[in-house]
Amino acid sequence: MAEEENTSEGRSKGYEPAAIERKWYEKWKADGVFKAKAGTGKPPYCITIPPPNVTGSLHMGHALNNSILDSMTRWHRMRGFEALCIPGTDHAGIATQNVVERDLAKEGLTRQEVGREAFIERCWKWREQYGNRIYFQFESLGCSYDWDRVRFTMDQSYVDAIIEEFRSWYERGLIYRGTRVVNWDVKFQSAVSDIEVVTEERKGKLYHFRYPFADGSGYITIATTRPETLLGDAAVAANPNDERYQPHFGKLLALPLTDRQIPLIADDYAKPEFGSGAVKVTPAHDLNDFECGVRHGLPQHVVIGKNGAMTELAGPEFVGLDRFVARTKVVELMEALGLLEKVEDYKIQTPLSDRSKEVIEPLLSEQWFVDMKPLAEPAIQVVKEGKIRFIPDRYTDIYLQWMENIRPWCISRQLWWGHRIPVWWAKNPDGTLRHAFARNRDEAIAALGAEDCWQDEDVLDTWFSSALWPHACLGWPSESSDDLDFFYPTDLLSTAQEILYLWVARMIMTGLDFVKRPISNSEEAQGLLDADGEQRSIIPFKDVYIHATVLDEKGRRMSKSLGNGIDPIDLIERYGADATRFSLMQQAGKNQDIKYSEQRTDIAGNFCNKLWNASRFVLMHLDVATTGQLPDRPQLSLADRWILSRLTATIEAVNASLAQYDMDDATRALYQFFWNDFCDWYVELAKPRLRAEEADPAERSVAQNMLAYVLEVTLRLLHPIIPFITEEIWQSLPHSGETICTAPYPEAIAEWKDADAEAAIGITIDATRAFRNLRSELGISPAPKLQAAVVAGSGEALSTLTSNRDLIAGLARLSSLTIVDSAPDATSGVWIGSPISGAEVFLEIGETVDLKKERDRIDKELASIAKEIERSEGKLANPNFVERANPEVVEKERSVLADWQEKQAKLTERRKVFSGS
RNA sequence: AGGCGGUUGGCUCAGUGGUAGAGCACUUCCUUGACACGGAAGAGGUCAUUGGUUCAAAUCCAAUACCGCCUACCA
Repeated sequence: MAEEENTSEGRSKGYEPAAIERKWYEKWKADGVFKAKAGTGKPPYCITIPPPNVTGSLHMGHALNNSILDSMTRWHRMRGFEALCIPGTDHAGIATQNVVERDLAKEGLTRQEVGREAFIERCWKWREQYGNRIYFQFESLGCSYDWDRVRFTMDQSYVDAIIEEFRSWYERGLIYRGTRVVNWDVKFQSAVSDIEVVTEERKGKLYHFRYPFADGSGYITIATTRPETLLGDAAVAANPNDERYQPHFGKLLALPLTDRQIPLIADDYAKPEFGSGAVKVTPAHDLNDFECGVRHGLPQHVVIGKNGAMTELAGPEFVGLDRFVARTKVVELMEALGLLEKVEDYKIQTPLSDRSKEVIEPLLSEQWFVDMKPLAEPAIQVVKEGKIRFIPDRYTDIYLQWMENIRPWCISRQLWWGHRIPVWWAKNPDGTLRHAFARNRDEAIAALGAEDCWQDEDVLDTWFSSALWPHACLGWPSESSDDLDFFYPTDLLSTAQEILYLWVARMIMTGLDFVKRPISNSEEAQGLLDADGEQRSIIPFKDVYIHATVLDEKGRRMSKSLGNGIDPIDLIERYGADATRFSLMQQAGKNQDIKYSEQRTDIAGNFCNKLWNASRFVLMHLDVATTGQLPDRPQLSLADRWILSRLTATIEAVNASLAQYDMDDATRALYQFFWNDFCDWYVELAKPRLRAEEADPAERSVAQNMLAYVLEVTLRLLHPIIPFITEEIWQSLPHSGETICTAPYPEAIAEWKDADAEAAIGITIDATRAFRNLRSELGISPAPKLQAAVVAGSGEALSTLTSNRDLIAGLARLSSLTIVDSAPDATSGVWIGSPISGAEVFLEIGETVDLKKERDRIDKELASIAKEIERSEGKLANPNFVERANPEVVEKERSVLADWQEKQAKLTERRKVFSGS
């Protein structure tokens, strides 16, 4: 509560966000505003943010998502929830390893040369040095996260959670050793997940080869884009319904370039319409072929090794050759043998490793897998029962569809940076191997009964650790975790659509599998009864919001290679975090993507500036006695009642929109209310009452309190979206509480809805606009104050116009406004007129009027009215409309028509005055 | 190939059955005591196409076209 002089001076005309934002973030942090505590008696509200890669820096997707997360957190905090938002980062196995290996390469070293232990040490060092960068970026965005609870997926407590998860699944047989075709990255020498594979259309060739029958009775033509895999073929398949091949099923083919014979098998995986209808089957080097091979019990010849070179199985001529060299050689040899039928140009969908850009080699290898089917069942059920809500709800089906066709999950990665698999191996007397779960060597020796044992070399897929993010962040598996008891299940998971399966689905499965509670009715909606009927599996979160993808102006995905990315930090520096957040929220609804252009941030920046200046105006007109308390109702003017009514509608709209994650609607409602209602009209209407020399002191005081009150409520409404500027202004206004962050969020008060005031101010605005329009249409300078008159068409209009006469005169720059019974005649001056709903306004324009100009103006207006009347009459002349439409609609149409007709009559009357003579 | 979105004024987008809206850009005017990052007044659209449902369709349904996203894959 500052004095008038202090608040008005020292505030610049333009809003300058940088210093203000820094100041408030530091203060909030120092005061512990973002800290939450279990068991305060308030209802819990909790979010665990999607942990960005520890190597990452803030991009537009992060900025959008974290603006949403923070706005929701702040909204709930103000609504009286114990609001907790936990930040963290993900160790990002392959990405981090990649970064550190690049650093090593600059020193001319490889990770193999430095060794596993030293390499991991370097990774830690890297993360200590750079890993917190994104946290500072979240701070500059204004995120109200609890920094005391920050999590990293390789913190010791988090590692404990992962080991416990692994143990449980391993002992239950859900984790198993399997041999399958995986996406192999020959550069990283590791399996990579599906999401780390990008397909790119490349020009290639389709080679048509002839495979002769072993008995010399002709040949079969097959086509391939990868000739080198020929060496690993185990069969040729054709569709069982394909008559061309039916007589030959079961016959053997002599596989060229090898001494093997392979069968012609019947499998409906072969599509008769493609090429020759016959397809070669290479089980060790293609996922579909692998599955086909399993169906038919075919051998799996691994002819390409992990380094991308041909193996011994490929034969002495090929061993050691790079796969692409081998490709050329196979083609040459086949051609020499006369077995190359033709070569076509062909567009190949080539799988590339996202990180290394190497062509992915589908490769048969031994890996650890999780059997997802049993885990998926409850995760399907909770979504079907509506216990987890997807927003937008179209994602519900997308989720269910994937879950119902779920496949085993390969969780081992041949990397060094990550969670090393807690399985130890030992040799059996017969030379085979056995394995057991163990946390360390001692446990391993006990479990395996052998001193001579070693830990599995592989680490876990990073998604394995992020799958337990919500409950592990809250303290699981610790026996006594107040946080877990109080804050779990969390309330919201908001993320990008491409990780719906990889991450969201896995969190649901993992959460349900590990977090169990004794049955209690209050938690019925939060989980599923277990099979034994004694416990409930608890969902990890209630709402899943899938936000839009932020694209560039042209609608392209932002990418490093295109160089079309926008750096949110750059936006924050230039426009402020508030403007950045506001512009993102304006565009965040249930849409699938956002075409982002900087113009949007500019607009949001203008909004902040408008807020700043309107507030400056209010502040400089307050005095020490202003309390900001709402004056008693009888003291309120029509305009006061009107703005309260508009404010109420806005409060309702904003709360309803936020509850549905319609950020765009909430933002729009706030923008329109503040700019169009509050600034354009209410402030203008209040000005006369503020002018000290002419105002009645009591009225002045009401106006001051009203302005302070409405502005203060508006700031609270805006705070979750634009936290900094609202705090800065709020602190200067009369208020109660330490910080706007914990001030109560406005709730609509139904009694403030005031239809009478809305109608009355509606007429006032219409009349003002009509006067301005007349002046402008006739090209009369806005400077001179003109004489005016108004004829009221009804009792209500009369009383409204009477009580707002001075206001209209002020807004329309009128020297006088008289209320008359009929149109003023020519003896009293040169009058032009314009009908509005419920009244007709007249302006005295001085000595001359261009008759033709005025006639043209009226004719133009009459023409557009005639069109409206025609439309309306046509509708009402239709008996079907009158009989079948809702009576209220018909009634409304009649009154609309009457209104137009009245305007038409008045204008026609006016036209006579200017018809010459 | 399948699934899902989108197509509304020059641009970016609101608008789910009853008189087509906003911001930016544009035209004209205004430095009037909060704001030129502003104010006032305008111009500009047969709501992608074709059918259907309805008294009434931008809005609901179907098909088509184009743009985009996700998933899987074509030997």
